[in-house]
Amino acid sequence: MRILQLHSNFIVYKPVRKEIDSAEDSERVERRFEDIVVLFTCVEEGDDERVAVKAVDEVREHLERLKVNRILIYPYAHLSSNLAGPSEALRVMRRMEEYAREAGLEVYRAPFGWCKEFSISVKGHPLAEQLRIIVPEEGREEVVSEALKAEEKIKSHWFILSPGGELTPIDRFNFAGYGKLEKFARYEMSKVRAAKQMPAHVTLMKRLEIADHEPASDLGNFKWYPKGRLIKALIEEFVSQKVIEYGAMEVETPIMYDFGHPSLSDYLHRFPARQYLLKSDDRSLFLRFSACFGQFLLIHNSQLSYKHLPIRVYELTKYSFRKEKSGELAGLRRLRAFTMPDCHALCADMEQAKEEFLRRFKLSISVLEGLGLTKDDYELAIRFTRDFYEENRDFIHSLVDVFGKPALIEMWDERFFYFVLKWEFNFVDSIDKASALSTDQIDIENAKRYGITYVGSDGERRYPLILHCSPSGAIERDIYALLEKAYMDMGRGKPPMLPLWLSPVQVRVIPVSERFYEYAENLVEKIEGYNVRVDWDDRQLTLQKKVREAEMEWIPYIIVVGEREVESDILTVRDRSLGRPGEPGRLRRMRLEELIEELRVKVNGKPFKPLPLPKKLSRRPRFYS
RNA sequence: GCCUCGGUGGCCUAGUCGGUUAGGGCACCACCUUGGUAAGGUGGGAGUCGCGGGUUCGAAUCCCGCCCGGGGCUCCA
Repeated sequence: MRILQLHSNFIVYKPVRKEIDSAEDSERVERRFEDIVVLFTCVEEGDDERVAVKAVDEVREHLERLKVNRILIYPYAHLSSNLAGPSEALRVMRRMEEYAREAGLEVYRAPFGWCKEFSISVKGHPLAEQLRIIVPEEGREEVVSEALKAEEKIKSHWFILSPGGELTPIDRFNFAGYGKLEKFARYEMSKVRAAKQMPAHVTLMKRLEIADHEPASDLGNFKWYPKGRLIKALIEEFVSQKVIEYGAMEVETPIMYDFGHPSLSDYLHRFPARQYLLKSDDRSLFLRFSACFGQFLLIHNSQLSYKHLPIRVYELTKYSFRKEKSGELAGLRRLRAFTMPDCHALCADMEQAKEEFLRRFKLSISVLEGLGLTKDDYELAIRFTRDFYEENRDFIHSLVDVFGKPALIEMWDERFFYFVLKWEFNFVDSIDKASALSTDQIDIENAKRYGITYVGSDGERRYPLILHCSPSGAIERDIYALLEKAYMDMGRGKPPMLPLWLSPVQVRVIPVSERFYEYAENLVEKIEGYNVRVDWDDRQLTLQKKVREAEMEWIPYIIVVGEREVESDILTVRDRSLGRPGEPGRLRRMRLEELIEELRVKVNGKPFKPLPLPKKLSRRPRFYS
């Protein structure tokens, strides 16, 4: 709570109009008070009744010295950028009023929620003007990082940068042919949103038995069914593989850290995120929101020479935790606990950093490509300070050239964050919401903060530049993007499906009747031998029903076996990828070897894991109907 | 956090200006059906109507608080 306390000759105010719906009732009449201490009061987030009491106690001490007994509590929002909600604020102020009255003061209060005009005459003695800041008793305080506060005040300039280096102010860019970029730019700049519907992927993640909310946990903490766990594990493995191929050393670091650690507490205030806090004995711990601390602390103790640079350190954080505001959570798009691949690179100087940055840019494109997301599916945003752009124009242009599509540019006049350059790939979903997948940054602060140095060729210690990259973004968010993409495909008349290598069941065998069960089971065994996730439907259902259910599970290949197959040894394969709504004729006749070869080509060396479910459908439970 | 809409067997839902045993579909179980590419038939079991409190002779239904989900807001004393 903040109170501007003014000992006044008089104050005159008049409510003009209601500013918010929950404003108190009041008449629009002028009120005047003389020889009074005016308390311009602002209730901040986290303030409670105890703060109200504490504030009044503090004020009373001064009233005694001023020899005044009359106060006016005047709601005044403009003292803080971290306001409490209106109902909370009103409650706290009413408590102040009540408590002050109980304490024998003559109390007046201006109405809450009104735009008011006022004139004031302040006395000229030394104690007449004071600012009071009252913080809640410990144990309840919320830690809001400086970066989070700074982000609210930051001033941005927006442009579109096209391949070839043309920089156009956003309002002069012609978005014809760049619908998604336009949606993304709008989303970023004005936060205009329209949707009033359940996001497609939330329905799909349940129906396909991928993941669901777990009410017994905190908000935004999910449970993963076998199929979902499989998909997630495959992506985790794929991304890790790619990052290690690129040259990173995989490590593992703790998920919780001491709040009081000097490097950490400083860093916390430079990162715009809210933390989960936990008390353990007499320590205050927080759950990590990225792998940064773990890796920096690990590197801090290493002996680094310029000959080692650039070095790359990688961790797949399972989990990273961010205590997002409850209203910001949305399905797999925004969680409080998520799996984040986090890869840092230490570079000797800006030249090396830029070279490395570009490599990682290309790595990220190729990682998303592997997941089944092409450049058509996402938009590039690049953010930097004006100075950095002036000095590195060609380099930034080269990123857009590699990307091959115009990019959204955010330019800042000064540096608020710990980085000078950052890019992300942003996915725009079925309800026009945008969210970042891959990202990388050039960090010029943290080496110093964590005492990370390397020895140069001249024997001098220097601070390296640190690059922070997540080549895929959160794994959960990748799955969100894949589901949303599948849903949007459906709208364009394409069958919704996951990439073959991520499909929990890749092939389903359906025998026409019990007479072919043995044949079917043998076939399944053969196919399985080629590292294919295959199952078979041995339930007492009609053939049509079994085909329908297989289609609803988005299974890419459905093989029906009966008399014909047994005799000819040629399979009848229903190929989902050839499907069009209302259009039959997706059946293909092929030999087993041809099918296996086609599968092999399509999965193209991606990670494989066996089916984590019973192969007989009659043995398989449903987790979500 | 605030505003708003919602929460009814495992899932989707009807019922909601108070009034019989809360109705249907999917799924599950049993039986019949043994089939050729998106729902075969009959029967059965399964419900703390999100949780807690209140009003009432009587509450899924009205009131209050809380929890969970979706959407919106970041305005403002």
